[in-house]
Amino acid sequence: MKKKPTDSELEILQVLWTQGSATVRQVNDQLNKHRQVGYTTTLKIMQIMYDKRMVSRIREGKTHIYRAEVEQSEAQKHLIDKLLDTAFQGSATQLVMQALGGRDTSQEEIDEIRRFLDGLDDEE
Amino acid sequence: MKKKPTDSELEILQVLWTQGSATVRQVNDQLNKHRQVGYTTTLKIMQIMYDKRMVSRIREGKTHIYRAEVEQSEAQKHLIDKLLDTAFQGSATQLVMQALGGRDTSQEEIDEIRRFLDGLDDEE
DNA sequence: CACCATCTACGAAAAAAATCGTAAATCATT
DNA sequence: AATGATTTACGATTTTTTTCGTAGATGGTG
Repeated sequence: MKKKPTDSELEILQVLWTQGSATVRQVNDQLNKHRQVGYTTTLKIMQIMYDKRMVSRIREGKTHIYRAEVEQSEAQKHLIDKLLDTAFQGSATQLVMQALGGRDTSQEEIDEIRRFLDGLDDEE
Repeated sequence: MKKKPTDSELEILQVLWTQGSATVRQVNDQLNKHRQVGYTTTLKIMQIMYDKRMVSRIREGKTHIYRAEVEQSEAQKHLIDKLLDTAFQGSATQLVMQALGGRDTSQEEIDEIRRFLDGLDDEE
C-alpha cells in the first residue's frame, strides 16, 4: 500500500481496526455517532477502498463483511512520518512533547512511557 | 484560526515558520527542492491563505513579503488532536510510542523526553 | 409466491484542492 | 521612454474527495 488513505477512509479504517471486521451498516452506524453521513456514502467509500485493496470482504448472505487490509501500525507510522515532515521539521522529540503537553496525561501513562524509554536505552 | 490548513498550505506554512518571512519566489524555490510546483500555483495558494488570514504580507517594492499568522505550536496541536482522533483512538501514549519506536532516537533525545516527563509529574 | 426491508452497484453531482495560463502592473536598466 | 524581467491578480481547468439518488438484487416472512 503506497498511497495514503483520505480522511474518510481513515475514519472507516479506524472502525475496522477496533471492531476487527464489520458490515457497511455497522461502520455507518459507528460513524454516525460522531457526524451525519449517508449510508450510501459510506458504502461507496468502502467500495472504493475495496478497489484499492485497502480492505477485503467476504460475502455473508446478501451483505459483505469487511476487514482492514492495512495494518494499523503501518498506517500510523505513515501518518506520523508525514506529520513529522510537514509540521515538526522532522523532530520526533518535538512531536512527542507537543502530544503530551497541553493534554492531561495520567500518571500511569507517563510511567508506561518511561518504561518504554528504558526499553529504548537497551537497544544500543 | 479554526479550519485546518490543507496539505499545500501546510507545506507553505512550514517554510514560513522556518524562514520567519519569505516572498512567493523564496517559498516556491524551497518547495521545488522537494517536488515540482509551478510559481503561480504557489502564488495562488499564498493568496488564498492571505484571504483566510492564515498569513500576512507587506509590500516591498513590487513584491510581497509573507509571514505566517498561525502559530506553529497551535497548528501542531490541532494536527496532533486530529491524528489522535482518527488513527490512535485518542491515545497519546500510543502515538508517542509509535513516534519513537521504529525510528532511531538519539540518547540525548530520550533523556530530553525523560526530563520532560519529570516536569509533567510535578504538575499534579 | 408476493411483499418488504435491506443490500449492492453504478453513475452523477457537488465540494474541496491544486494547478496553471494569461494579462496587466511594477521596477530596473538601458 | 522603450525593453525586459519579475511580480501580482484573476479566472478557468483539472484533479481529488465526498456525497447521494436510483435501480436492481437478495433474502426473510407471512
